[in-house]
Amino acid sequence: MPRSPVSRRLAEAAVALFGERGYDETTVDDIAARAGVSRSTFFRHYRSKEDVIFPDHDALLAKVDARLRASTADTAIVAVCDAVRIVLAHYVEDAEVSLRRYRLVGQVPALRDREIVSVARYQRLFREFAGDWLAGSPDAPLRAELMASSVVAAHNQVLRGWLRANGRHDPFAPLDRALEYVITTFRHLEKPRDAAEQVVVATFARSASPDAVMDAIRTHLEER
Amino acid sequence: MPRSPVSRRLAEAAVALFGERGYDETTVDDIAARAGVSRSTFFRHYRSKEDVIFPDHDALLAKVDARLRASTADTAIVAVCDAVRIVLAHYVEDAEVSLRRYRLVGQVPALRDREIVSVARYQRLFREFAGDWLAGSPDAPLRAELMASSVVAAHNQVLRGWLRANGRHDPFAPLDRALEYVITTFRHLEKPRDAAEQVVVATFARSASPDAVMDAIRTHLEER
DNA sequence: CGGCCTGCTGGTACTAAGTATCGTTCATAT
DNA sequence: ATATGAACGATACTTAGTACCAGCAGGCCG
Repeated sequence: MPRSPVSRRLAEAAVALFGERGYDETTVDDIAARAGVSRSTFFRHYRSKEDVIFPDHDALLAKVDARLRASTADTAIVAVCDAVRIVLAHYVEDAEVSLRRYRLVGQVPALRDREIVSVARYQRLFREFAGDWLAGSPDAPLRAELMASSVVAAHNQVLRGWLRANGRHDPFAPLDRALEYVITTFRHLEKPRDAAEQVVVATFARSASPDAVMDAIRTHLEER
Repeated sequence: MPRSPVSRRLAEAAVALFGERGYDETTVDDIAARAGVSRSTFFRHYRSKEDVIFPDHDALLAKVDARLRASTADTAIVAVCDAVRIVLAHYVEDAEVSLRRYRLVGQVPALRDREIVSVARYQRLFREFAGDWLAGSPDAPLRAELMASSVVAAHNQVLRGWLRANGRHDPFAPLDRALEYVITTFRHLEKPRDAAEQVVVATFARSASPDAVMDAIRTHLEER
């Protein structure tokens, strides 16, 4: 949210003080003082003490929402992947800030909680999108929930890996891999259930016993 | 956490006041006064104002943890399902309280956030368990994360459905259905990747064109 | 019986986050 | 030059949460 110079100064002062004294040991007065402004001004720029270290979630949420809305039914998967990439890109752009925040969040429970809540907002967005997208299909709410949570989980897993590695490697390749993982999983559920439309490939080990073949068939039937 | 009579009185007073005046309009002093104790006593029984309406998450987490630890590698899936059922059962047992809390949480953002954080603690437990369980297999961290988030998402979806229906129908059948959904999905990823071990069944519509067959084969190959 | 320890309680004082409000300054437009 | 509106400083206030101390019951032992 460092839009205005004052906001930026406040954020820098906060990060510096949090690093020096710790989060709980730093008061809003301290932050404002170092930034050379009053306490009132701090709360004009940030709703709370926690807000000052978190990225502009509102703007980022809006971006994600816009990307999701700009999609038709047949490009939904692409939209989801793009949206997730947008989020990751936002962290990667300010790698310095992201890393500092990561280390801080790992130490302060209150900030950890705050981050979890923020992530839930993204998940909600994805869930609503998936809900509209799957509307009409069986078990739409459940699948929407699973899809949203999986997408977010994949993103988080990749992001945490990148942060733990101090932002060295490129995280977009792992993200694509993880997303493909998720998509594969869900395509498995999205398959047409009408037997007349079904196209299935089967191979058997030459040594397979008839029982093994029957088990495989039964398993596949149950999986539908 | 209504262990002692004082705790119970405090909880009842809090719920009553939250219902009458709203959450933000009720102070801890009000709650303590109605319960006939001092403010100090309130904070001795509940760490915070929010704590007073949430169930005994610590005890429940311990139960879940115990159930997960009491499992070997081949009963892991059963343990996870049992653990989730334990959580749902905890809500169903006090249906009255759960429903009141649900309605309240839906109105107060602070409580909503608190609940999200609580859910994350369960998810973390499942993730660690799945991480140990899958240790050694490829992409273990990613799969553990996906598995944990999916299990929790399934539970939440079923729980919310039950709450929205005012706790009328039995939620355990839907839960089992949802969990089977998740298990099916993940079994799909757990399949042995060694081609020599592969057993696959294939059927084609008689009218299928060669291109359709080729597409199906390519898709299945990519899905591995 | 009397002293002692322990656990629970009430009360007071304190810190700090967040809110509300008022007056001031300053820049820009008319 | 004056009006308007936005940003800031300052003050006062509410409330959550913490720290600390003093009283008060009941149990236990000599």
